[in-house]
Amino acid sequence: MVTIKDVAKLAGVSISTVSHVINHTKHVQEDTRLRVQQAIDSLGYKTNIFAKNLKSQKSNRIGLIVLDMCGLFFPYVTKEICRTAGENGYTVTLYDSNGSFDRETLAINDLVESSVDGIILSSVVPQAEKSSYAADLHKLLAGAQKSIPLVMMERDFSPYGFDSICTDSYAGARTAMEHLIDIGCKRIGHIAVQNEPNGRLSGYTDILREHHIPYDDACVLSGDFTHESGYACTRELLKRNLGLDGLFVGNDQMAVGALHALQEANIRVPEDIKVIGFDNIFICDVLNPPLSSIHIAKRQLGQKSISLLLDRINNGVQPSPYKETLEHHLVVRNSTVPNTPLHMSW
Amino acid sequence: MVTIKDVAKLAGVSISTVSHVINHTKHVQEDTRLRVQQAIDSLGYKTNIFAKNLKSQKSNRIGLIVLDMCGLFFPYVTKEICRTAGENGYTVTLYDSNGSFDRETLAINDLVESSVDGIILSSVVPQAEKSSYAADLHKLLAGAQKSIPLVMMERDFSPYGFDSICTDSYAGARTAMEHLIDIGCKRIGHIAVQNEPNGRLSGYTDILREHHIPYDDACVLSGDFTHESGYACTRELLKRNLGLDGLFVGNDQMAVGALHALQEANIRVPEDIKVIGFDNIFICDVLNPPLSSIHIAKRQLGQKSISLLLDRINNGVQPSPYKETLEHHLVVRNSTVPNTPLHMSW
DNA sequence: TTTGATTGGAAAAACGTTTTTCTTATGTGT
DNA sequence: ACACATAAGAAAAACGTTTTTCCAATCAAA
Repeated sequence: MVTIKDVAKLAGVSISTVSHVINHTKHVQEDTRLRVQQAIDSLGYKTNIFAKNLKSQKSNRIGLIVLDMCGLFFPYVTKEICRTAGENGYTVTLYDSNGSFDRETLAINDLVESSVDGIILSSVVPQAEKSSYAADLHKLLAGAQKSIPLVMMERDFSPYGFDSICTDSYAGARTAMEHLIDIGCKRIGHIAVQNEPNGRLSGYTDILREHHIPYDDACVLSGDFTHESGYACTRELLKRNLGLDGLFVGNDQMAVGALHALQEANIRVPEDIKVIGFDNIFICDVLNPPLSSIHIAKRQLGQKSISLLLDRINNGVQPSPYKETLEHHLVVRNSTVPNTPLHMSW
Repeated sequence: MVTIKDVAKLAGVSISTVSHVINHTKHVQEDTRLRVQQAIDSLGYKTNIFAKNLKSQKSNRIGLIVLDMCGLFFPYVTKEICRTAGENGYTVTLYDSNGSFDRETLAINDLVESSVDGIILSSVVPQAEKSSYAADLHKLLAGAQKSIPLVMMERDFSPYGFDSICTDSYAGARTAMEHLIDIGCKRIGHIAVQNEPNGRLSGYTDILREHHIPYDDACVLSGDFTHESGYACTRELLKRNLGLDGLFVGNDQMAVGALHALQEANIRVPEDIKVIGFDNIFICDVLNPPLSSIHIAKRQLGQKSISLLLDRINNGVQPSPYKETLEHHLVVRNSTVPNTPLHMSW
């Protein structure tokens, strides 16, 4: 391995001079600068990153822990994070927790041990344990060699002292439900997502109550994000013969399964039942029928998370955590076309 | 920061003893071992990874460069790589080249500079430049502080001295085309993928020739992997009024767009035209109609790539590169149901 | 001329480990 | 009782940088 010493010897200067030439950290006379540069080139010298890291106690790496890379949601977030991180001289170390809390914990410990400069986490911890988990996390991050900033993604941990970039599941659910009711649905089913307090399910029940529609436990099932689970839940709902004329599915992936099940049962969408999903992933457009959904700004989620993290890395974490909730909006497609055009009433 | 020195002082031993206790690299008396351990615990000492890296000249990180994380193909590959890497004590640094050769090059340089222990690359380099690119790459990797092993994914670089885990696009295309012809298609269009010599397009033309079906340039268009591009190409094909009764689309994502365009044009699948895709991503099942496809073992691709890479890291790269081609198979769904049941002929 | 600042560069310290070498005390076999 | 091996641990070298300190020479002002 060719080191800075070899360069120094060949150029006939001290190693400090070589370092200064490389890092432009002190003025050095033109002719010696040139001699050094030539020595570097002719030896093919590359500065050793390990030594550099040791001196600076910085890795220029950030850790990213996603829930599930195969779900059409996180790839967009990830892509954006990689891009922005790269532009700012950082590298992304990726973990896929696969929705398992154990693997999430493993990943965090790994990242802390490997001294990343910051972490972006999409946590899977159940609501009940959120508080104690946050405490553990704080201890772990502070106990690292150098306190590591962490940004929470998707879920709000700001009450527990973590910067958070959130999506507003509750508000999104309200929008979706308002829409279904607007177009005339009277009896609406819901396929919920797990572990989301004050989220989609709450939006569902609140809107029902506000419109004086009785809540029926039988109309709600819980899925696990996959289209298989959406399929299974929908079949179960159909079996119960609830007379549903609307269905709010917790995410698009499950909605795909729902449409599948409805089609199999020869129930027409939107004529017999209106269906709306959540996330607005790209396949909504090409489903049959095209699926209405609540658009979540995935790229923005990535963008804001990494920007915030970089800020914390450079300027230190602030005593009071930052919280931002991303906008969402309704995207109407054929799956929620009203049977009677609304304006025919006059 | 609490260092090994602090531990040594508190325990009343030398730092070398502490190191040996931590790494179990030499026997130390039970009582001193205990004293050291207590000192470690009470100080909350964590070994500094940068110093460790410097001594060992190892990072325990591998780099992964994917073409596009948002394409339903690489997430599976990536997930598998992350999992296996983690199980073997390695960490994955992710880059998304977004199909851009410049960004791919940037990523590689980055990885080499940051001294990863190995690289898995899904390259986007055009065929014509493959050879010179490979040469450059060899130089770059060898010129690193410590020669870095690299495994090529998806494309065969074994003639250029790189270990390669490939998918066989050519054979897959042949299978797809044979199937279309089997079920009675006489005039088959193709939406090709770019930059794939001896791949899907060759399979397409070869099968045509072998069945004495004349090749017509007008029936072939080139897409860019996205469903938008599949949509656009299909519309263009329709405009040309070619009388197609079969369509082989280079990947499923584009096929999604193709189905969309056909539906818009009121052309029934499979009654009027049979459509088959490539990759067998999960949405094939839930499209309308469900899309026949060529199954590519994505997880296996990741698995084999990382295993091979780990082997090279541990045992050195071999003089003659390893090459493996993954199996594929046909998955028939409704989009290629024959109009007249085949067995009614007797 | 003398003093004091400025400059270009060398020398040395530091970063926190691992690993090799060196020391001393404790056996063991004759 | 003597040489000799073994064991446990200390001391020191090494990894390749960055950064601080130091030195000598040049230059400007008094």
